[in-house]
Amino acid sequence: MGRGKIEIKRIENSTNRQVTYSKRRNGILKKAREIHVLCDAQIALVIFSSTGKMSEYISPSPGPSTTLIGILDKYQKTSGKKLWDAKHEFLSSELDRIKKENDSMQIELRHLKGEDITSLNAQELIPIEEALNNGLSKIRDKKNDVWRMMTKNTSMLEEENKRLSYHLHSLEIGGNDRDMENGYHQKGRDYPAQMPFTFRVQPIQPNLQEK
Amino acid sequence: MGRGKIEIKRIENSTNRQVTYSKRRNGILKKAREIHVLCDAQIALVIFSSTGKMSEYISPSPGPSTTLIGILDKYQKTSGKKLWDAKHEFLSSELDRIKKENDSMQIELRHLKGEDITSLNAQELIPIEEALNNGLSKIRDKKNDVWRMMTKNTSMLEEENKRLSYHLHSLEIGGNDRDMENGYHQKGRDYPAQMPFTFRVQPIQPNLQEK
DNA sequence: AGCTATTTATAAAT
DNA sequence: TATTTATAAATAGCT
Repeated sequence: MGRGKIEIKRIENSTNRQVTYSKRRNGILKKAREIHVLCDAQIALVIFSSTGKMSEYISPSPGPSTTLIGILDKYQKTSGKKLWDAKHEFLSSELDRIKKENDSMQIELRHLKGEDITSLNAQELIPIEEALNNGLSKIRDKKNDVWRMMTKNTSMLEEENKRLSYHLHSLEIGGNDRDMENGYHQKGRDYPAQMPFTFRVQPIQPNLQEK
Repeated sequence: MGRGKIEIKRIENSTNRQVTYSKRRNGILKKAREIHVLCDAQIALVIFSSTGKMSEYISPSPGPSTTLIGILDKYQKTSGKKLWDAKHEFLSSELDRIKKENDSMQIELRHLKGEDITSLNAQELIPIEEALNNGLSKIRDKKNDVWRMMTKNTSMLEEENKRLSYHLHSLEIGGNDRDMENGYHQKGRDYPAQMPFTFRVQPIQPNLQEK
C-alpha cells in the first residue's frame, strides 16, 4: 500500500526504517483505537522503536486507571502464563547472578589490594603479583605520558606568560596606569616562572582535563 | 476501506461487530508483526474480544521467552507507572543498586589492571598507583611468609625422611625382606633429599593448603 | 513534514 | 464462518 510493494523484512536504510516506523506506528495505534471503539475490545499495545522510544495504546475502561494491569491480569488467567511470579523469579535469579559476580569481583579487588590474602597459597599469589605488576607498569606509562604533556603545557604557559608580561611591561612604560589598581599584574615584575599545575588556558591535550 | 465508509463508533449489530472484530484483529496482528520485522521495534499487543477471547502478538526477542516481561519492564521504566507490587519493586531497586555497585567495581578493577586509563588525569592516576604499590608490597610480604613456611616445611620433611629411611634401613638389616618387592623403597638408598613441594604430611601451617 | 500512486485492509455481499 | 469484490485506508517512494 504505497508506491511500491515491499517485502516484509528488516528495512536496512535507517532513515527509511525510522520514517516507516513512525508512519506504521501511527497506523497501528489508530487501528487499536478503532477496534476498541468499533468492537468494544479491550486492547493493550506497547511499542518501542529501535531507538527505545515508547508508544502505547491502552484501551480505556469504565474503571480507574488500572486498565493495563487489568488486561495483564486477564492475560495471565487466560494464557496460563505467569507474569508476576515469573517476573519475581526472573528478578531473584538475576539478583543472585549479579551478587555472585559482585562477590567474585570484590574478592579479586581485595586480593589486588593485598587484603584477605592470609589464606592464599603460593600458586594463587603469583597471578595476583603479575596482575599488579602489569597494572603498575601500565599506570606508570600513562603517568609518564601525562607528565610529558604537563611539562609541555607548563613550558607553553610560561612562554605565554613571558609574552604577556612583556606586553604589559611595555604598556606600563607607555604610561597608562588605569589597570594598575585592578591587580592584574605586579608592578615591574614578571609572573613567577614556577606555576602551579592549574591550567588557565585550554590545554592542547583535551584528555588532560577530561573527567 | 470496504464497500462503504463506516463511522468509528460502536457497531451495534452484534454479528457484524463480531465479524469486523475478527477481521480487524487479524489485520492488527499482522501490522504488529510487520512493524516488528520492518523496523525492529519491540511490540506487545494483547486484545480481548467483547466475548473475552484473547489474542496476542509479542515480538520475539533474541533472549528466552521473557519478552513480554521485558517489554512490560521497559514500559514501567519509561512510563513511570507501576505494574508490579512492592516486593518486585524492592527486588528491582536492589538489582539496580547492585548493578551500579558492580559497574563501579568493574571500573576500579579495570583501572587497577591498567585498562581504560586513557582518559584519566594526573590526579586520578596517583591513587591507583598507590593502591597497586600497596597491594604489591602486601602480596610480596605474603609471598615471603609462604616462602619461609615452605622452606621450614621442606626441611622438616627432609628430616622426617631421613628418620624414616634410617628406620627402614635398620629393619632391612634386621633381615625382614617382605616389603621389598612392594616397591615401598629402594634397596640401600635414602629418599632423595630434594623433594618436590608436594606435602605428604599435614603441614604445620594449615593455611598453606587451604583453597 | 506533505503528496500521490499503489498496495492493503476490509465492509458488504455472497 | 469463508470467500469475493468494490471501495476506503494506509503507506512507500518522492519532494
